[in-house]
Order: sequence, then C-alpha cells, then structure tokens
Amino acid sequence: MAGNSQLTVAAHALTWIELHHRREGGVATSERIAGSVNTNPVVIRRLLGRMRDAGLVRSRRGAEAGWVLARPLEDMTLRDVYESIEPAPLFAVHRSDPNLDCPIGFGIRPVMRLAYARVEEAVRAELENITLADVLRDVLASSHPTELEH
Amino acid sequence: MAGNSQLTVAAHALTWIELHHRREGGVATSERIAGSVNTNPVVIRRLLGRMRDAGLVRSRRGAEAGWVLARPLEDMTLRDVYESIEPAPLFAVHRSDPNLDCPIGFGIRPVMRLAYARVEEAVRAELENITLADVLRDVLASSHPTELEH
DNA sequence: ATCCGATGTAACTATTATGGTTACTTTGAA
DNA sequence: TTCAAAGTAACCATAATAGTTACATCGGAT
Repeated sequence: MAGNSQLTVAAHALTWIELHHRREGGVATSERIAGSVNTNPVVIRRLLGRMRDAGLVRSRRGAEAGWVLARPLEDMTLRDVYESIEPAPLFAVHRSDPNLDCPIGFGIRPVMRLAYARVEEAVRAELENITLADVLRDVLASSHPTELEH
Repeated sequence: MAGNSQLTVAAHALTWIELHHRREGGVATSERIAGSVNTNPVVIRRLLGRMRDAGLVRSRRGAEAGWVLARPLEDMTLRDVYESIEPAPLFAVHRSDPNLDCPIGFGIRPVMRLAYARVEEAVRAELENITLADVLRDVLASSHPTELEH
C-alpha cells in the first residue's frame, strides 16, 4: 500500500457505529461494519480491538455481542484514533547502519530522528483539530443518492 | 520498511557532498556517497537523479564525473528535499472501494482526503523550518571519535 | 442448562512498496 | 581514444500490511 489506510478504516468504523446506533439502535457487529468498509470482519475486529484497548470503544461477547462507542464522537479526535492504532513511524533513518567512521554517517541519525519527532508532533497536532463528530457531519453533508442501507 | 528512509538518505547524500567539497574539493561520486550511507551506488544515483530534476544538485558525466550542489545548503530546506523525491502519500483512503450504498461508505473518502491534505501541509511546513545547513551543523556538532574518513 | 451468533486470536497467504543488485549503455574531459 | 562514472532497465530480496481461514471462547437469550 502506498500510504497507511488504517486511520481511514478506523474513522469509517467509528462513524458507522454511531450512525447505526442512531438509525437502528443496538450494537454494531464487525460483519456489518466490514460490509460497509468492504473488507474482512477480522480486519475490523483487529482494528477495533486496539481502539478498545485505548478506551475509545467497548466490545460485548456472547449473545447480543458487538461494538459500542465508549464516549461521544464530539469527545474523540483523529489524534486519539491515530494514537490508539499505534501506527508505524512516518519517517525512518537508514535501514542498515551507515558508515560510522564518516562524520556524516556517525552523526546524522540522531539529527534526523529529532526532525522526525517534530514532524510527528505536527501531524498529531493537526489531527487533534478534527473530531469524529466533524467527520460524521461532513460525511452526511455530502449528498447521497439513496441512503437506504449503511 | 516501517517508515520511509528516503528523506534520511537524501539528507545524508547532500550533507556528504558539501563536506566532501570542503575537505577534498571536487565532485562527489555515487560510489563514495554509497560507501558512507552503506547502500548500493544505484540507490544513490536514483535518489540524486530526482533531486537533480528538482534543481537541488547537478551531475556531470564523462571523466571527472560526479555530483555537486546546485545551491548552498543554507538555501535548501528539508521541505525542498522532501518534495524533490516525491514520496508516496503519508495516509491513504481504502485500498478497495467501500460500499457506496452506505452513507458512510459513500461520503467518507473526500472527507478523509481533505484531512490528509491538511496533515501533509503541516508536515511540509514543519520540514520547511529546517535547512540542510542546520542538519550539517548539528551533525558535525556531535562528537566524532576520529573523523579520518567520510 | 443449552444454544448460538459474535468476539478473540493464531496462523497462514496475497499483495505491494521499497531497497538492493546486476548488467549494460552513454557520456565527455583528460 | 580511453575510461571512470552517470544513467537506466530489469530483476531479486525484504518487509509491511491487508486479507483469509479456522477455531476456541464467551455469555445473554431461550
């Protein structure tokens, strides 16, 4: 994959759970969510499992099993979601050690790591400006031909 | 690879070219640069080729061939380098289309694309604050045991 | 107490991106 | 004319992620 689509799928799942709750009530199952995302239910369960560990959703097992939001979408930002799924770093230093006998090879890694830490924080700060309620509102604002299913 | 290391290798190559120019003069070859980065010369030529297309470096062929900076490192930011190597997007929407009969599936992609465009711009704005001269200065500031080679 | 639909999770395969390698052509100043 | 290095195509290796299958576990409803 070119970029990382996990944040997209996570936002999709969370807003789907909320819309399902509004329209039909009750818990959302990984199978229904996967039907909307167009992926395998296990992919959804893995992703929601990490969000549950971070306190964003709760799961129930046994009969009437499924997923519910742990708090309103207004109180959940894309930063919360991003951090809950613990994505790989956006930038990396050399995959194999550079030549440490060269001043550049010796000193460049910590310098670049510091730069990348600043960039990652800028990413998180930007994601913090967007709540999942914003996402759901903008999604529903786009005209939809039927809106029969979800 | 977890993250993208191309920006690291690009910064390494550019600062190496400058240091080589200061110490030995003349052009830098992809083979010498690759020796410091610890990779294959072709990897370096591919990367510097894209930076040449963006006007950051110049290459010479034939005898006395090699690479030189097109402008001082003071006038080159990590944003310039990042954009010259045209990296893949940091975030992506679903790899396969979501269910378009669902309001979420129908509307979420443009919403997330807009969010990701904001994030990418935040990344570039942060990278713009760091020049390659800053990188070289910080690299050389780290104590190095011998500094015999580079 | 039993049922049964959904979670939880391991293990595997498929796909894709990237880096690394080989081999070869082209260049152009000495 | 030489020759060291750029330029580049084509291929292989590695790693990350998504997708899939299979199955144990759970726990409210009946």
